[in-house]
Amino acid sequence: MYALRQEKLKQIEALGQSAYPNTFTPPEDHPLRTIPEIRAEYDAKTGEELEAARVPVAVAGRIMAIRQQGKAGFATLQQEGQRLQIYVRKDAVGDAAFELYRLLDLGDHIGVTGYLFRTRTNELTIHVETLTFLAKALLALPEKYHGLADVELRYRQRYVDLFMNGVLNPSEPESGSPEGAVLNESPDPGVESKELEAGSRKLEAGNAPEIHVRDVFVKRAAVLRAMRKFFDARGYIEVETPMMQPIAGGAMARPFTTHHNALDIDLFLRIAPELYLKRLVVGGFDRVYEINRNFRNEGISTQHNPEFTMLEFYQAYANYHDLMNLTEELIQFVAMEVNGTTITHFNGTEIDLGQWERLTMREAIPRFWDDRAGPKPSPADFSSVAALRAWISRVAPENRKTDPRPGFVSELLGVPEGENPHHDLHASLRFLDLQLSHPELSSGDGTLGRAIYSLFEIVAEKNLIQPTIIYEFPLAVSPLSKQKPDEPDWVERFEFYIGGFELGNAFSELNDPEEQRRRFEAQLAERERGDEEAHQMDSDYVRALGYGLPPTGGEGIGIDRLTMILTGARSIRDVILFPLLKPQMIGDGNQ
RNA sequence: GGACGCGUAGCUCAAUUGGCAGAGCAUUCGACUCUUAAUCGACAGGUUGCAGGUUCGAUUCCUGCCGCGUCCA
Repeated sequence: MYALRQEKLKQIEALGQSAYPNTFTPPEDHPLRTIPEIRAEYDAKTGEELEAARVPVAVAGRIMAIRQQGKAGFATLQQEGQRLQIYVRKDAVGDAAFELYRLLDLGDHIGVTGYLFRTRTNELTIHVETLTFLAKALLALPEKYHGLADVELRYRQRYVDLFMNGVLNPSEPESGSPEGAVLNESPDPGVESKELEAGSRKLEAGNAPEIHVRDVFVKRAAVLRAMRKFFDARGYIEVETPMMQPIAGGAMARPFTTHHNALDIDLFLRIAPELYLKRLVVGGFDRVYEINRNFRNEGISTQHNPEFTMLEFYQAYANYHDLMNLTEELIQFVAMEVNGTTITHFNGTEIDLGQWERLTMREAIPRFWDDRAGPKPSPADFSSVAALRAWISRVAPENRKTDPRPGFVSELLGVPEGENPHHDLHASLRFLDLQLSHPELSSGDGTLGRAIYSLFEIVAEKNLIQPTIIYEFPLAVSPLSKQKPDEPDWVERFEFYIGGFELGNAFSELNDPEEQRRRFEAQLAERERGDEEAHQMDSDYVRALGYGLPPTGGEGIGIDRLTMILTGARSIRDVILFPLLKPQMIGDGNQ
């Protein structure tokens, strides 16, 4: 194939065309237009109107389809994700140009001049007068109907994925007529549950709009534009802070390490910009935001990529309640700018980004507790480790020997699934109880707080589909947040969840340097116990606080995840142009 | 890190207890001056992810490895 097309390229050159021309400059009486421009202007024009005007145009694009018809033929050009048909007649373009047309392959770039008309089937088409070769596709395009379906190939060769512009959420092929499938939804109580599930999936797929690869990234750009518009209008200034940091702070995560040769020092790719942005607030930038990459040396999943894009913003003289209001405004604003509506479809569910709920973490746990799994926890059960363990033992009594040696986790979680539908929940609770019974495996002071946070993640997180703000977090998992005045074990922090996962994290910033130093020291103790994600000491940050950080609210929002929600893409890899994959050996392209 | 699943022609997919590895699209050649998943005819295209094992015989069964996906941690 490759060699054949190289040979064709030589033949094209023999026709007087340049193999790799530098540009396409049509004559002045045929202005160069983009396909989207032409479609926007002439899609509504009738064949008679076009014939009367005989609109001369020049267009360039990639050939996505060719239909030869003897001494004439059609081709479909694509540019900026849109398509336009061209019609090439031997008697209109001449022998040489028609010979060129016959040498064209799918994927080639060409430029044409001609005039617009409508075919017998009323399709807007360019009647070609001249044909200019622009670039060759030496490799074969994917199958024209199904496109690139292999997920791995789509990520590895995103350039192909993008111009094929396939659908991310193809609906299941229907066995009957489309009308029949839609009407086939009446729930029959006698039908097996399997069939009911299949029916509801079909229904959901019918409701959710198709997601095209290219559109996802166009929308992603719109998300960024909308966010800048939102913050710029509110007097925030956009800043850039170090991506390479001597201390990777501002979050609990494992960093990537790199090395600066001239200075001979190790540096970390940042896990968050937080501590630098707050230094800027100390410096008198009362409202700052940054949109940039963070790097976390952790697992990869449908919600995690090692590098991801984060918005962080800080506002002096604001607290976490102010940020809750701002968050709801921001997400609604972005949704309206990007989609023109606050309604979105994610994972088969309709979500309204204009309707928010606010719950404390301690409210959310009983709220989303499934009563069939046992009695829900009461507020008193969160008062101490002993009380929490007593509740767990009522809900998920130990029915198996436990052992704090390495390997006990798999033994515990390896309980064969029985008739209990809450096996996973109970196993998770028993694992939590096991940790609580061996504080030396975790730690002392923060044990209760960490356990309640774990409980929240186990019980509530996956159920937070509609936009929900969860506020008041345990101090133990919040080393940079300000305490609640009336409950010093809890901090003024919230996270918001949509679609069953976390999108943002915000709090009233801790600005007492002495308290901050103690928090860092407590984190260091965690680190010594083996928690590699515990925060490191940042003495310069403590010094900055020593100069006085005003009362400040700060927040981080995951741009990739927000883009997932706004586009309906179910994997973070579908909203990142080049997600990280293991490198693969490839051939030289020749066959 | 664990469990499960997938890997067959450039692409999308078949292949019966384990019995000659096939189709469509793309490519090549031919026909066709309004087609649009164009149509019609012909040709060609393969180390079935890699390495072993069982077997007279392996795409199929087994083991290991590689890559990807989903779920869990």
